[in-house]
Amino acid sequence: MDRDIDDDALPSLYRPSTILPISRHKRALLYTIETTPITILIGETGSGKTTQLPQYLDEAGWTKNGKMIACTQPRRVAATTVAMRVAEEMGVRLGEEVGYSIRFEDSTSPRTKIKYMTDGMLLREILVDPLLTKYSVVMVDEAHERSISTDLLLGVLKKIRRKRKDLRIVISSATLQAEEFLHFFTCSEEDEKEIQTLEKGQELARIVSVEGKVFPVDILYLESPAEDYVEKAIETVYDIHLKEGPGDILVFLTGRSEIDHAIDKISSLTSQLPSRSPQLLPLPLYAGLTTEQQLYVFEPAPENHRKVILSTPISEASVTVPGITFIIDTGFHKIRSYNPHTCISSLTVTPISQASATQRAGRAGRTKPGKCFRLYPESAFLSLPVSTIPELQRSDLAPVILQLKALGVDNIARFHFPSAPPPELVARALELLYTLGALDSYGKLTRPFGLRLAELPLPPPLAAIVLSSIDHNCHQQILSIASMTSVSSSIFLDHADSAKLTASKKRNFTADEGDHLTLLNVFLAFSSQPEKKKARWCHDNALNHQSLLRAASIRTQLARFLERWYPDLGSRTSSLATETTIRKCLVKGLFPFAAKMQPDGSFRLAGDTRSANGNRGEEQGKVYVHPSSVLFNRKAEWVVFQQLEEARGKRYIREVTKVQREWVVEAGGGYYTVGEKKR
DNA sequence: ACCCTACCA
Repeated sequence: MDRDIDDDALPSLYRPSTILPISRHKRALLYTIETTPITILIGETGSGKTTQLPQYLDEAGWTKNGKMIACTQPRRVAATTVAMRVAEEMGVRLGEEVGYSIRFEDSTSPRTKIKYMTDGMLLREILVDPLLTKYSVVMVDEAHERSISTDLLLGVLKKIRRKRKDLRIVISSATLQAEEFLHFFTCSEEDEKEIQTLEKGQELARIVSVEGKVFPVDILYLESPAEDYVEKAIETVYDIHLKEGPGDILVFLTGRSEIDHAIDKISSLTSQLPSRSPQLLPLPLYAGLTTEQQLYVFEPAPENHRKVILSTPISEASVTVPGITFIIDTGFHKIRSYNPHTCISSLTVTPISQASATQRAGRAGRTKPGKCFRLYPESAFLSLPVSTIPELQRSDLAPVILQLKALGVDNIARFHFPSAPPPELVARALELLYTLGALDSYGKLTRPFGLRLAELPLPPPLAAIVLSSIDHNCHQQILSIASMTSVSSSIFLDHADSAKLTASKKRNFTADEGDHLTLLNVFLAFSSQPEKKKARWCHDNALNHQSLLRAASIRTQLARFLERWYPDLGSRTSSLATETTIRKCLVKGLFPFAAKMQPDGSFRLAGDTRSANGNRGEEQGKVYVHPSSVLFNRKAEWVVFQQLEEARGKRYIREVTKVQREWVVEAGGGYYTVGEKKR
């Protein structure tokens, strides 16, 4: 590895933009974009692509005639912080020439020329402006992360560009995936035809590379695989502490329990160190912590201490901890996958990809040279997949397909995805959407129901519940429930030290009918607190204040949709809706997810005919109420649920509500009998 | 009788 350090060793933030690596490529880049419809930009961290390229395009005249440059990001924080930085560089006020647009926050004006936004936000704009007429260039940043919305956006952009030959597309990608994107934009028959029509020397898509500006990171491997990567990581922390020079350590683990365990171990090791020698300061970092708790990792370590940050992959791309010298990469992460046959999603510890490993190593070396300890042999690295399987190929596709239908894509099989999803996932999603009434028997979006379902920013079953709440006169309560379930995982704070407290506080809100009404109770209690006392009240009740505020924003946004569709809504009162009405309404969207209690206290999924006579599928057919549910260890003959998850070989249902069999049959309108006949 | 990685509208 090249160990030379360049003379301009300034932190990127303070480096004048003229000496950013990308500035050397300015003219060539502008020429390529001018002459090539699709540019694939390989630019590593520190190249300045995200902040500089939109400015170059603006200078070069791409914002004339009132057109804008869009730059999409997979995350909200990135969209806002980059916009702030660029506004500052250009000496304009944020929200004027340079702005951003994310859910709940639109900081743009009619004068905006450069717009940073989440890719999900641009997809929503396409619903209203199908040809993106306001934009001259769309830059899709961090496309190599292959999130669902990025992939969907790429597919849709490919179609839009056919009808808008003046539109320029820039895809920014890490090295390893650039060829795949090139292939995606040039491989179809239509592409071939278009390439035939191009003038000599012209291309449909081209890869351009801009080198990054980072410090060297030494990569070290194990001789042989580690037996237990958590223990090995703890051991390595200790080794670094004793044998290496000063500098903080960042350890990548897969989840909270591993992190808690490692912190305990390191703390006890630290207490055995001689009191005058340098100490270790272990700190956790994962999304489940409140922002306040996350902030500790940004504070400099006290005198005579070395910070050890034990993190989930949140610090792979989303959170940048400054000043890290040593990386410990265990080589694993948890990923969600979805089984189309059982509709069960599971979260499994899986080896990372080479791309992730490279990304992790790069988290050192941002301000000075670093070292990365990979807790696996080099041969194992070489046999890792080049990149992680795109989310679209392992997720519930109902929301994706609903959105495509709303964008006018009727033939899903012929839609060109960057990576085609398995046909079973597509079939399963179509079936659910048909069952909910969003599609007719020809697979066309129903109107207005299906279209409205697509417009609501909720998972399709929940959107269906919200729409039917109007007929049930319980929209006030359902809006609160839908908003709460959108953030439900983070409502109740339960850290290792206060788990019992949380459990006892939670009891104050518990509704016998189940989790949905419990969430409603929490929301109503929160809303009734005076504005100034809300934060304190949340703290006292072991509730996450930020999550509740977010739920309140979501509720306001959802209510606006209903007001638009039902102008007389204000005159309808739903304050008197009973628990039964609310539960019947929940069944209108959750009937495909019903289960019946068995004598042993487990549940069997409705429509699952396997285990009735006790043959081979018996244990596999069982599901259990998750311990986080208020119905855990409670009696309930029939329930509906929102999530089905597998963990350690056992299946759990979460967000569970007691219902009656007749409601399920009525809402399902023959769904289950049809299902049985088919089998 | 036990835990949710990360992220978007």
